[in-house]
This record gives sequence, C-alpha cells and structure tokens, in this order.
Amino acid sequence: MSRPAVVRRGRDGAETRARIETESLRLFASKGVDGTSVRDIAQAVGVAEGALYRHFASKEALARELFLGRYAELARAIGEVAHEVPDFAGRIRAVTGHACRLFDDEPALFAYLLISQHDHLGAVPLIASENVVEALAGLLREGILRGELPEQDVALASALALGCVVQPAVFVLYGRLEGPLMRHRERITQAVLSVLGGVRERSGGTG
Amino acid sequence: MSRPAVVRRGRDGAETRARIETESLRLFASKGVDGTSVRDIAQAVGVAEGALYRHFASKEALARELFLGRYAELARAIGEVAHEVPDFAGRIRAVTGHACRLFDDEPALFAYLLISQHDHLGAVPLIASENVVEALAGLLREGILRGELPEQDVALASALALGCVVQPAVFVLYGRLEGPLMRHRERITQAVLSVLGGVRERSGGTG
DNA sequence: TGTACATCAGTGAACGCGCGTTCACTGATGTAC
DNA sequence: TGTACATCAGTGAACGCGCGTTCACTGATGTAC
Repeated sequence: MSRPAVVRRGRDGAETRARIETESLRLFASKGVDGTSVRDIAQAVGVAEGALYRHFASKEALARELFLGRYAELARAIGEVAHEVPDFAGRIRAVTGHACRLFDDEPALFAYLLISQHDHLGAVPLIASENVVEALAGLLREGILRGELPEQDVALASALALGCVVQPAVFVLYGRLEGPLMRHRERITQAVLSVLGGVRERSGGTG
Repeated sequence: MSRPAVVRRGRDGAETRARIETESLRLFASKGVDGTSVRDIAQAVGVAEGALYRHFASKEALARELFLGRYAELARAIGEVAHEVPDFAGRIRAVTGHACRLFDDEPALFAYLLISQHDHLGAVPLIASENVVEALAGLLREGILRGELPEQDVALASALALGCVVQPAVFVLYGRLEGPLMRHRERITQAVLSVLGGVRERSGGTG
C-alpha cells in the first residue's frame, strides 16, 4: 500500500527554497557572500542556476532575506525566552544560555550574521520583534523600571552586555577559545550581570 | 631661493604607496574589499590602475598587508601604552583610553579591521607584538602573576574584556550609540575591570 | 472519469559586463666613468 | 662637468575570465467543465 518514493517535482518548490537557504548560509558563512557564486549554490543544492531565480529575485536579495529573516528569528527568540522568567537576573541567564546553545547548534548562522551585519544592519527595523539590539535594550529598560537594575545609558549597557556574549563566540569561531560555548555559559552570564552594574533583587515577593 | 613646488615623479614612490594605503583603507571600510575595484582605488589616488601593481603584488596582497600591518601596529601600541603604567587597573585604563581615542581618530581603520578579520585573522602571528589578542592576554597573565587579578581562563577573560571595548565601538559605527567613543571611556574601563572579576590592589608599595 | 488548458518549478545554454591583471611604453632620476 | 646607460614609478589600452542574470524550453501537477 506504500506509494513509491518519487522525487517530487512540479509544484513542491518550498523544499528547494529551504535547501537553497541552508546551503547558501553554509557557503556564505565559510567563503563570504562575494566569495560564493550562484553556480556554487546551485551545485550544492543540486539544481540548475536558473532555479535560484524562481525563489529569490537576485543573489543579493537571497543574502538579504537570509540575514533579515534569521536576525528577526533571533530577536523574537530572545524576547520569548526572557519573558518565561520573572526576575531580571533570571532573564539574562535564560537569554545567554539560549544564545550559547544556538551558537553551538548552528555556528554557520552566527558566522553569517557576523560577517554580513555591515551590509544589512541598516535595513533592520527598529522593533524588538525583529531587532536583536532592540530586544536586549527592551529587557534592560524593563529591569530599570522594575528597580532591578541601576539607572544607566541603555544603549551603552546593551553594547557591553552584547559584547560579553558575541566576543567569546567570535573567539570560539576563530579557535582562540575552546568550545562549545555552552561550557562558558556561567562565566558569560556573570560577566553580563557584572557589566550591568550590580543587579539588585527586586523588592517584593517573587510569587 | 625657494625651489618651485614640483610634482615629484620618478623615484619617489613611497608617497604614492602611502596614498594607495590611505584611500584603500577608506574605500575598503565603506564599501568592502570586494565592493571596491582597483579602478576605484586608482581613481581615488589619482594614478593609473597599473601603478598599484608597482607597490603591491595584487589587490588581495594590498588588503592583506593593510590588515596585518595595522593590526600589528595596534598590538604594539597596546603593549607600549600598558607598560608605561605600573599597576594592572591603571594599565587597563590606559589601554581602553588609547583604544577609544584611536577609534575616534580613525573610525575607517577600525571598520576595516572589523570587516576583514574573518579573511585575515588566520594569518596573524601568535606573538604579542603583532597580535591584539595576544597582547591583551599577556597583560592579563601578568596581572594574575602579580596577584592583582584573580586566577581565571585567560582566553575567555580576553574575549570578555575585548568585547566590552569592541561592541560599543561597533554601536558607534552603526549609529546605535552616540559618539565619540571617548565619551564612554570611563564606563567602558569600569566594565572591563568588572568582567575581569574584581581587580585587587597589589600587595606592596607602588614606588 | 476524461479532456484541454493553465500554472509553475526547474533546465541549461547563452549573454554581456565588470573585474583583476598584464605589458610595452615613457620619462624622470640615479649612477659609472 | 659631460655622456651613456640603468633603474624604476607611472601610463593606459588591452586581455580574458568568471560572474550574475536571462530566457525559451520541458514536463509534472492543478483546475475547469
């Protein structure tokens, strides 16, 4: 009763599109966007070059959609993970843990976001659901409002906190720090909390 | 008695070479290496395209020499600036201050090092006089030996400290943080000291 | 159920453009005698 | 000082290669009646 395993053709383009994204991410991360040709991508996916243009307007559009999409996913995840925890320090702990796990699972994604930020950050919307920095800044603002974090320049605080996660990740990527990043999770969390200037326990119960 | 201001030709190639470096750095920083053509560089310098090849073996060699040279200069400066001060906290203060000033003076240099690190970091020698990370790690190791800094994973500590300087600089570059970076010097210094885990005063006189 | 047509993912050869690089040359400066 | 030659920075036209993109096409699947 089982139907023969046929290679799907015709209308089923979603799968090809997904594979173009996967292979592009991998190639872009390792050789850069300019170092990767449309022929490289097509060959890795196993389709003709023209097929790419059924799913993306151009190579540049592919690179941009890839960046904005994954960057937004990351921002959304930060917001979600954080808001599962009530107190500020716990939120930071949850977010750094999530970031470390994500990096270890998909280093190519991180590498791509890192090397492409210069080309695409200008096109990222300034809303927390699509922008990692806005998501982080929102967390800090909330912490300050609730009295769990000292008043401070949120932009600078965001930079310092982000730097404590991103730079160790960069070190792992370049072989200057032994991975997985998860191994350093606790120290990284402590570093983030310390640059934010002594996180105060919230006055009042935790429920 | 003053001789007429003649445009120097012939043997005086050092000046042209310097101008090629300056203009390349500026163009590479703003449009990327792949986004900058040899024609762009030649036009900016005001020479024919062929002239570039009298000074550099190829465009890639130019990009690489530029990176390695400036990166080494930065590493050397870190070592020098630090060793003008006796105590660890003072050294960190001096280095972060120097880094902030350098960034404000020449943001294009920083932008170029940032976007090109992926291409060239693998070619950087592992010695403190040519490698920023090694210079920083050396400082930390010295601090630990002298008992001014708690024992810790130097690689991770270097990443955290570097992140506290680099990420705010990146934010200024992308307009997420108001410059000049020097404005945030004190807070950045405090952040570096705090991620290093409480810098102890050295036991014994300071001379 | 059968027929005719529309849709659309994928093909693969071909296109032209812009790129990095080359090279025979020019002419100013340096050197030997 | 004068002459002949060597050196070398800079010229600018030309080269060919690899790139992103196009397009007429194929054939499988979906839809209307």
